[in-house]
Amino acid sequence: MAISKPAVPPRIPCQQCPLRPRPSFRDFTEDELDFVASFKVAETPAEPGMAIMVEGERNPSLYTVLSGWGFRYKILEDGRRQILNYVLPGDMIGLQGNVMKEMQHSVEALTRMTLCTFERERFPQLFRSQPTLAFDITWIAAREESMLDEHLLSVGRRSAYERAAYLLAFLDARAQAAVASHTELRQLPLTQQHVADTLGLSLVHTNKTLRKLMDQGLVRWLDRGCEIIDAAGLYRAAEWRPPKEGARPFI
Amino acid sequence: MAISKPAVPPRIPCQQCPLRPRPSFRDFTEDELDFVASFKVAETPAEPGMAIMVEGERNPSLYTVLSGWGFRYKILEDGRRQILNYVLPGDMIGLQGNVMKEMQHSVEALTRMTLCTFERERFPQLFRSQPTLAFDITWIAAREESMLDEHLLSVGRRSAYERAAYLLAFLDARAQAAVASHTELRQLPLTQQHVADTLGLSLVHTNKTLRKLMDQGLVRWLDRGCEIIDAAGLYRAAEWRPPKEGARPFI
DNA sequence: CGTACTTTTGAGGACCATCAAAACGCGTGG
DNA sequence: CCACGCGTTTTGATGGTCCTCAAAAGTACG
Repeated sequence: MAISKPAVPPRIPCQQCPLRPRPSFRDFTEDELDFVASFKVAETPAEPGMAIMVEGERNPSLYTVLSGWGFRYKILEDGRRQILNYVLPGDMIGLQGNVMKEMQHSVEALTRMTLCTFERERFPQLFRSQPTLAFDITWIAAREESMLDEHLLSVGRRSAYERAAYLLAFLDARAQAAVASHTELRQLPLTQQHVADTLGLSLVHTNKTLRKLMDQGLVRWLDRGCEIIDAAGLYRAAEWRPPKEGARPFI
Repeated sequence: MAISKPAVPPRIPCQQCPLRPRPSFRDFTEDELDFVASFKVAETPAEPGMAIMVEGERNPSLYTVLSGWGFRYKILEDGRRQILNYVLPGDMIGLQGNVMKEMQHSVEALTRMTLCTFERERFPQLFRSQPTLAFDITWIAAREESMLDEHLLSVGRRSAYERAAYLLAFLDARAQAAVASHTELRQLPLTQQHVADTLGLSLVHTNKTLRKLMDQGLVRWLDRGCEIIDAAGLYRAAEWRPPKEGARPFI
């Protein structure tokens, strides 16, 4: 057998992180960057459908998404599933594990992902030596809460049509800010089943609702995802208002 | 005119905080207590129905609930309201304001409340000099997120009956942990309208759903609140599982 | 080129919303 | 003390949104 290539792909040093230069993320000092780099213990890949975290288990590590999409969800005993939110590049996964003994939700990869891995036990050190980064952690948690608030408003009080439009607008806006491909190819890697489980609707009714958005020429549905055709029109239909947050930190 | 009593009631020093001795809250060191005491700028009362925070406004201060109940909510332009969560003694109000320019939700008092007031601008100081307290802030944010997750699961995937049972069990459990009156008088200071706006249901249907819980002898409805008659039965109906969290911090 | 997943469509029924109005409790003022 | 007004709870009737069941058509993948 010939000498095989190393299984692990080359690891990206935090100083050259491809996410950091993007306009939506805040600038870091040398010192902060060095700390984060020393804080990162691995770079983990994940394949679509793979479980990244499982409700009820303990997980000694937590992650930041370097690339790809995933989603957080909970399921009831009889199998009913509720998707809570999506995770995109720059988002943190598993912060709750610092507080609860066990994970209270699961996380699954939607596309191929790359995750920067950190260890929980070194968190106290971060809080002791890097107050600005510590504040960033709070920032991140508060942002997640804000998204959940909005989502709860949707599921509780908006009609199916409003919910669908709002979700797609929300995800498109996040995707633009986080991955900003600028290639005009605005795609969301979701199935209609994911949309249904996010909006609290049945698959059948979700399909009929999305059809209305399609008939208006706002989006198009591919086999395993959605393409935004008329973003401005979609935002209008959703009565979307961009959240007023400052430049975004991430670890 | 005779010498009038001072308008402000005597302020409770943090060192003698009535909440701290309760078993669900974690112990603080002298140092931490002194810091929190210096951090507190006022003690503010709030009457039922009063707005504590308003969506879209900036608020330089944030609060910890010393006594009483309140709730967080959002409203759509046409008046549809979604209650996001309730705030009980020991809970923090307005943490999101540290991140967002403007408040993304409103907060209203449900009963008469007493609030400990803090100033946002002194937060960096807390993060610099009190890493344990800083970590507590993250803890609090993560706990809120966890409650929202569960709530979203309810509204998205549970039936009206399941939702109602779950909400009452959830609030009873929180009330027991936070105020623990031990007087066997388990009351929740809500109207059915609040329940409806929390569960994403109409008032009429909420009433018919709560009736089922009443007919089973689990709860009783008073004029402006709900009394838990059979807590064990209610928990069973709700399939309630207590969250596994450690001793709870608060600022 | 079959198999598994996803999207689509139709039909019937359950759950929940809306409309309307009555009954009840409570505080206020006559 | 009673009348009044207001907010809350309750009930009935009707209709719409959304669910469930069932099955077909389309698409990717090995």
